[in-house]
Amino acid sequence: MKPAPLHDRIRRDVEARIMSGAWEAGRRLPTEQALMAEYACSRMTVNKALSALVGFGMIERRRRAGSFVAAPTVHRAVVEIPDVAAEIESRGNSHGLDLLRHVEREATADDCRRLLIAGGPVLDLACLHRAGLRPFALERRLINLTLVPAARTVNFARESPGRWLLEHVPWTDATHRISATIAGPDAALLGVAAEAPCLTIERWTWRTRERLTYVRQTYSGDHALLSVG
Amino acid sequence: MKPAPLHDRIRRDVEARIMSGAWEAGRRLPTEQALMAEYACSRMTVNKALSALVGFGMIERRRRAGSFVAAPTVHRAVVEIPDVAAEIESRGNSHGLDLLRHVEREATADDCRRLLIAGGPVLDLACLHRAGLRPFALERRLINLTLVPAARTVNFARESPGRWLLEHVPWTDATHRISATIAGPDAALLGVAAEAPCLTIERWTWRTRERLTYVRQTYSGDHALLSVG
DNA sequence: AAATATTTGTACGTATGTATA
DNA sequence: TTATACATACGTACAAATATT
Repeated sequence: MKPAPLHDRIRRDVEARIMSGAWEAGRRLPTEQALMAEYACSRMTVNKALSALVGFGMIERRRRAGSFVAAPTVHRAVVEIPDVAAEIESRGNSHGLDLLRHVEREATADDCRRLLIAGGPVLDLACLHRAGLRPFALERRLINLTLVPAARTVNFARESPGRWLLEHVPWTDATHRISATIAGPDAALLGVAAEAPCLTIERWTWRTRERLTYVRQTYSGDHALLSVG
Repeated sequence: MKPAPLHDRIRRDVEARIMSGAWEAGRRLPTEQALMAEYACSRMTVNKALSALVGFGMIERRRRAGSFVAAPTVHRAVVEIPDVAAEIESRGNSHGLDLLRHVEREATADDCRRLLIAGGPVLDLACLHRAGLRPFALERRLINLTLVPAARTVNFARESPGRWLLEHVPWTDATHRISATIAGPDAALLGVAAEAPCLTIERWTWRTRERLTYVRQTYSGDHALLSVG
């Protein structure tokens, strides 16, 4: 067992005192000088430990004033939204894909709004992901072909659009919208009742200023998102 | 306009080259030595910039081997789940609270399972959050009174349980489950049709090994979660 | 209102350890 | 085995912000 680095030990010590409630929100931490003395180390080492805590949002630091335990954060859930194909496979099922629509066209007004573009060619895809034979999720996707011309040459009947994009197209930002919808007209495809509640995830993916793709995935059954970390 | 710190500039430069796709996943970054030369600075400064990128999960570093652009991550959505009262107020509505149940009891088998405890006193709450007069969310909550005895003395008819807990009880971890449910028996309280799809969030909150509280919130209407950051 | 002292922020240079291609 | 590249940590210095006097 190798000893943890000193800056890690200091960080964890401070972290533990905050987490236990011993040091409440707003409480002032010992100064770097004090911690130097306590741990008999240099200021850089203390600084590294405390800087890490700033990164985690656990403390705030102000010159001259000191370091303070940050106010308790609002709850944040980090949910992983893997490519549907990967998700199905990670559950031990085989991934099946039915390509329902594959249309290249000039962007309609609707496409322009979704992709935040003025015009240009887009690819309009719809597909049903199956876990084995069972319908798993319905996916509707728009791809901005101006930014991703290579998407024209891909056989999306064989390769999951999400997976291909993830592996081939770098993106900088994504925003998500998670909601509950009623299966409605998609019920037959999803193999559920028309009134069945479905989890729906929408994602807009960006590269710097421009939208690469918009996707809306509707999950059949009682699919749930679990937070990680 | 003050100039950004040098380590920030270096970090952002590297970040930009990764984000633009110029440096693809797996590609080796220049060594610290090379970056020192490029920016005419010390190794500590370069190290600080690259360490920050490790924190963001954008690069990986291996001794002797070098620094590498990390594989494209699966999509992650960070969703903020504020206390319901705060959420309603942030929308400019007044928060109303109807306390539907407030029971202190020894933990039932069901409570024990939800809170992962062997027994002991628990508080069982149910309340309806209103935005003005309109039903907004139905909340059912279990509080582990062994860990949070102070909850006995709070008037939850006046103070939102979530807000009180957030402000008074330090926690270390929380896991969430987000799903779509049908309003069903809660339809009347939520003021929606029985077949209305509802977004449901469950949260288990921990302090170190022990569960502090379990809460299940069912939102009326077409409430959606938006990712941040 | 101004000067001062305190505390963190940034950056330098150096040294040694450690994992590994 | 050895050279490489990152990891940790030392000490120092000055800058910037700000609480206190």
